[in-house]
Amino acid sequence: MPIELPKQYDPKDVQPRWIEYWQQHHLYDANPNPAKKPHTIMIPLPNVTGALHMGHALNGTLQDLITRWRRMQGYEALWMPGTDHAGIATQAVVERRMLEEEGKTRHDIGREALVKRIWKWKDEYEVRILNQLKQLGASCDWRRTRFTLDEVCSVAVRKTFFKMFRDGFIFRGKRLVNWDTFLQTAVADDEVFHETVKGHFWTFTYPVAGTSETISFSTTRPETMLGDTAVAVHPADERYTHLVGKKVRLPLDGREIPIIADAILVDRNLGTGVVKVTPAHDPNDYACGQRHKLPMINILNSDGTLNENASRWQGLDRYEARKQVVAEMEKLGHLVKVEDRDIEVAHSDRSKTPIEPYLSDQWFVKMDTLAEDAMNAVRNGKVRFFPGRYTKTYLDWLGEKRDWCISRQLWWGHRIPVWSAVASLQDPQIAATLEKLGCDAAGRDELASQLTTTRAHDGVFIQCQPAADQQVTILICIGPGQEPFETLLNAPGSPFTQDPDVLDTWFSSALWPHATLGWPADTQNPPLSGQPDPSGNGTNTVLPYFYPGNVLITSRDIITLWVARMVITGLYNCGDVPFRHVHVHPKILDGFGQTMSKSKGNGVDPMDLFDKYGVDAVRFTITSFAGENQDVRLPVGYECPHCGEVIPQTLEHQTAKPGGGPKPRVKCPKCKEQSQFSSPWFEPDAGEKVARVVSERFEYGRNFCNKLWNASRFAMINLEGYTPGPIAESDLMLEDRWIMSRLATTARTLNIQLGEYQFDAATRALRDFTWNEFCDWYVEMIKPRLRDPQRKPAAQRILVGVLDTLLRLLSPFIPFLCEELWQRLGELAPTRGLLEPQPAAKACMIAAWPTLPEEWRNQSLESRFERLQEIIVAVRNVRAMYRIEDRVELALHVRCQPEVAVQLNDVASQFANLAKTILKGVGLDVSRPGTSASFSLNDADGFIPLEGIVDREAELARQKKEAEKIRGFITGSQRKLANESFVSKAPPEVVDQVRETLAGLEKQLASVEDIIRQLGG
RNA sequence: GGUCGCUUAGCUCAGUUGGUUAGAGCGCCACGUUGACAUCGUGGAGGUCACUGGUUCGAGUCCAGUAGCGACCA
Repeated sequence: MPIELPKQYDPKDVQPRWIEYWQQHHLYDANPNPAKKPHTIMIPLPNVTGALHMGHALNGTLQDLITRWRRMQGYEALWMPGTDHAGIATQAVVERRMLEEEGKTRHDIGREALVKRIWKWKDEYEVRILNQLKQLGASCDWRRTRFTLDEVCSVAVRKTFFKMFRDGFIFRGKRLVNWDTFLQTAVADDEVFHETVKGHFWTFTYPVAGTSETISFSTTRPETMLGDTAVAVHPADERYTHLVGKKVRLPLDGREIPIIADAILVDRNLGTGVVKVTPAHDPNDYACGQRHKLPMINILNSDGTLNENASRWQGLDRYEARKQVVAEMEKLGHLVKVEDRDIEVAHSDRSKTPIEPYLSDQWFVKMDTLAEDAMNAVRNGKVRFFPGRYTKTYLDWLGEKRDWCISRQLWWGHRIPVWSAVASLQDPQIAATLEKLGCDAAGRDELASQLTTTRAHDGVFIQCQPAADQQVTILICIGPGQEPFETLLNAPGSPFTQDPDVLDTWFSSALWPHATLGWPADTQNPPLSGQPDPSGNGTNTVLPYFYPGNVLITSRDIITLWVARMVITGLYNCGDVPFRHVHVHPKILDGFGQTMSKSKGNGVDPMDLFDKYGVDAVRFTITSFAGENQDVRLPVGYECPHCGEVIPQTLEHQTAKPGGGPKPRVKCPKCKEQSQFSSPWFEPDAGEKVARVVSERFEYGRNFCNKLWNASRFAMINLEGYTPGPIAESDLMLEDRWIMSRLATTARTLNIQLGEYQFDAATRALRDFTWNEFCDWYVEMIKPRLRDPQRKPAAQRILVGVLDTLLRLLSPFIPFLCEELWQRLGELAPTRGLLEPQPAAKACMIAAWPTLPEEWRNQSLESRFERLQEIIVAVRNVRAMYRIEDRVELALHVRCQPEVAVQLNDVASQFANLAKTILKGVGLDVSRPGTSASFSLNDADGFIPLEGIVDREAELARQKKEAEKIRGFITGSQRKLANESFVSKAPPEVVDQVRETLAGLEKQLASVEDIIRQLGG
């Protein structure tokens, strides 16, 4: 009974079934298996600030593709899923929403309540993100899903911090940070945007001490004069050389500060050539202060008011202080002039208020040797970048070896596991606490003299730093699993307090490749779906089996943020790199060339596109975009839910936000209806008709899927009476051997290209094979055999065998469609194969990856086939030229060498099949029948008698045009051969090739000229 | 300012170490719907490979410079 198959592929019917099937049969799961080689990919963990966009969809598709490919190749393929807590970003999103909706700040509700709200947000978005990935078909081992703040990751963070602190890689120090005075936290560089504001440019003078001279300089921030600790000039500036080494007296507070020479800070051609130096409040000045060992005077409180270092201006807001300082300087006669100026001011992306450079206590990881090790891992090839040019980005960044600031003044994240007190080691209460931590009197003596001690319990590390008044700052770092000690230090009345800061998110994501595998646990495997996994029998078998991973697939903007840090911690904690390869894929840009990002609001939700085009179509299309050089531009539109018209997206659509009022709408130019549209900025109202995001570029993938669907449909319709059995050599026709040759070549190409992460080329190879070779030629050519009861059984076996192989090759790219077709094929032909039949695997996604014999590849056969194709195309061309209807049968005479004639006679039936043309005569003695259309190929001339149809004039013109074209090529070849140096210097095979080409062209021209003569031209 | 990339058909992009007549998809033109598919088929038109100079027997491909675009890092 023929199977019912709709004419069109309906992805929505197919997708949910196979997601469920694959998961129910545990086909995504990966477990240590000594019989197999492991293949590990760690997801570049998406953060929970918002839903995924097309950039993530591309990233996920490529990881899934490689994972599925390796799994089919027989690897135990693990793709580790999970999400990142993204400390500041997530906290800021929640705080912003709270402020917008309730007018509350975090200080209103307190640490505990805020953290609770953030967890709620996280739970919601984690589910949403993981669901998006599941819908994409991501074959992650979901049992192993991790989150950077979960128990497993937390232990790894604690352990790493403890280890690094003990080993001296973590230290505390003062550092200039971007300070948000509104939120009262440091923010990262990438959370700062610059905006031009109207400001002033004041010029003041400082008197040079012990002389009657003054020195003048300009500033946009006069209040920072209170924190000046030097005045700098250029060392080669003759105007000031005599002053270097002298001091100036600050008119505001009477301090004397040195005049220094600094070629880096000072541009002598700018302004007066003098720069005031405020190391605590300007990044450039800070660097200068470091170079000259200048004192740093912090004049700000964390809320932006001036502190005790600002003498009588203490307590004033910095902007009020600015006015008063200017007035004072003017009163003292030190104001020279003031002018209006546009000033670039850094603003916090989180609060939209101006950033102050601010000196504060921060924790750092010392990068020196850690960075060097990570650089060596790439230099010596243990880690390789694809494409290789990204190696430079990585090495350049690490080469700076800038200490990594890991503390954040936030409430959500891994709390820094250090307790401190400023006290005397002799203090009895301190001594008693230290005693309980295992630090006896000898240990305390050691602390007093060396400032560190190892005399404490395991998992406790104590360090001292000198402080004022004979006291020390005692720092106690507690490792994981030491709750009693934490309780002790946190107990009421304890002289120690825990550091209020949390760790930079990257500190935990850097550990992702080994933390997710259970490191540092060595006596148990990491839990599965929240339950203990006893399969390790008292050891951690997961970590050594799956670590190191094979490849990290990611986008280029996190080469520094993630890749470098993952390598650092992998080497440090595990002694080996976290992955062998790093593949950097393109970025998805919007229609205006901007990076798609969660913070810009221009992200396109893949779910809309899945809905419109199907998951496989989206996967296939974006994979075809993933080349080596260029980012992918993705213009989108909104599909009017009323009439289907597509309204192109504008920048206004991207930035539209509700702002408390009604939700924004798009207006359809065709039906004039207005509709809400899907956006990262807001959820459309329930019950509204929503204009979903569409993009015609995905029709490429959709059409391909439909093509494959229908080719398979054709095969299945023709499987009636199928019987499995070996395929005899004698059953193989030219087209069979040809498609097998092409199939083997395609599979071979595919392996090479996937191995080098050339996804665009791999996709093209598969599409070309499927559409242009399998569908356009092979399927067409076997149709007569399928109608012939005698030849049908063998033809069915070959067709099914080819389709079976093709589905397996396509499965990593378009898994849903392939699985659907595979299962349907399984009902009709459960036993199949080339050339020996075998039972088909129960699922396409775990079927064996095709390994096809090299002998199938046959270049000479392919050349013969190409000639056949050329003749058929030429005949069709004639038919189209003369507007001859398809049902009219044509005759064909071909003049050619005898061996070609034999080959053409062998495939004579295909001329009838594919061009409705009877091969009447073939051979050397064929002459051109009168009134015929003609064509000339390299080694054959074709004639098609067209009694009464051929327009002699038109045919003559056509042939003359053809002759002209050939003459042009001939001239080109002749010119080359006439060039003495070409003949003598070019490789002989190249010269021979040109000679051969020329000979062929001349023969072809002779034929055409002959035809022209016969036409009387 | 530094680094990296891009500029090839109307649009979006391929083009491996230099080597016959530079390719694809979409769009366009003509023809075609009774048997896999109109999300389709058949045929066709369409390019001074951004510009200038250089290396070479030979340059879309290598080198230098110019112009424009983009990303990342400061």
